[in-house]
Amino acid sequence: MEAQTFPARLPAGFADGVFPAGCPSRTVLDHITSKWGVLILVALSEGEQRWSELRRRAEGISEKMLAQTLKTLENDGLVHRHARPVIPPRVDYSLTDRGYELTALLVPLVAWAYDNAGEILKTRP
Amino acid sequence: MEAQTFPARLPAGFADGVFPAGCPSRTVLDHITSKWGVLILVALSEGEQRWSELRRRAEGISEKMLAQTLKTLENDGLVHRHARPVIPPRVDYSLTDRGYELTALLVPLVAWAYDNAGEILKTRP
DNA sequence: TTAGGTACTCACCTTTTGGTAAGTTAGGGG
DNA sequence: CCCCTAACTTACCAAAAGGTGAGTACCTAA
Repeated sequence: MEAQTFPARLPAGFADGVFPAGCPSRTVLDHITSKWGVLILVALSEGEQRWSELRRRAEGISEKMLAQTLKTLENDGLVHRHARPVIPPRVDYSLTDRGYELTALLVPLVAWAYDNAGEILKTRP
Repeated sequence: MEAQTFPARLPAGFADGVFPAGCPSRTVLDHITSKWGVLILVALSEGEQRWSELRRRAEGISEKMLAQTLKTLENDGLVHRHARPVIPPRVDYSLTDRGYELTALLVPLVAWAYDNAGEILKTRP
């Protein structure tokens, strides 16, 4: 513990190592680590995409959850929604600067999960 | 889309940008991005800790959820459990190499959430 | 006139998640 | 003899998450 150097430090707010119950970061963390939130954000890291495209990429997501997830991410200022006034409707979603910043951290996490999933589930009791 | 350089690339398995429904990485991702999983892993990034200490740090967690979360992480080979044969019992939890590798990605994420939570929730509709 | 395409919303119901409170273990101290 | 402590486990119940299928809007093309 003394000898080992850890690669990343928690912000000063967690100096005592306690994660406070009412901390606002809990809410944000819940949004960005939600089952579908991660996938949508990472999908958007490849560039602007429309609703139907996101639906196709996050395989298995229902329309209800896609709508709900996108709305949450939009409200958090992570995703930008651009509705074009055409018929049939066309809506393009993209990352905001903040969302883009976040995916820089999220993409490696998903990549790690992908790379290690086989090993992890194989060894499981 | 063409002009913008994204900071991280998805692994080749996602080359077409589709996240397959049955992909094993979904399971792993669910574990490591679970509400309490993240906090436990990040807490352990500060070094070996016993049950009661983790319970204190992940403020608001119930004993049931702590037990469940730790068992999942242990089964995934991310956390090591060391039960000392003493009375009253003493059990120390620490990260495995794999878990340590993971927290290198998780800690910055939590730090980002902490740093941005104020801004995000303030701007929310 | 009617069907089709896209991006939703809504009501209803099931499944999953999670909290609470109690019980369990084993040995040491009073 | 009984209670204490720490680390759990279990049964039960409430809450939240999430799926299904229907409905909506609007213009275009057949």
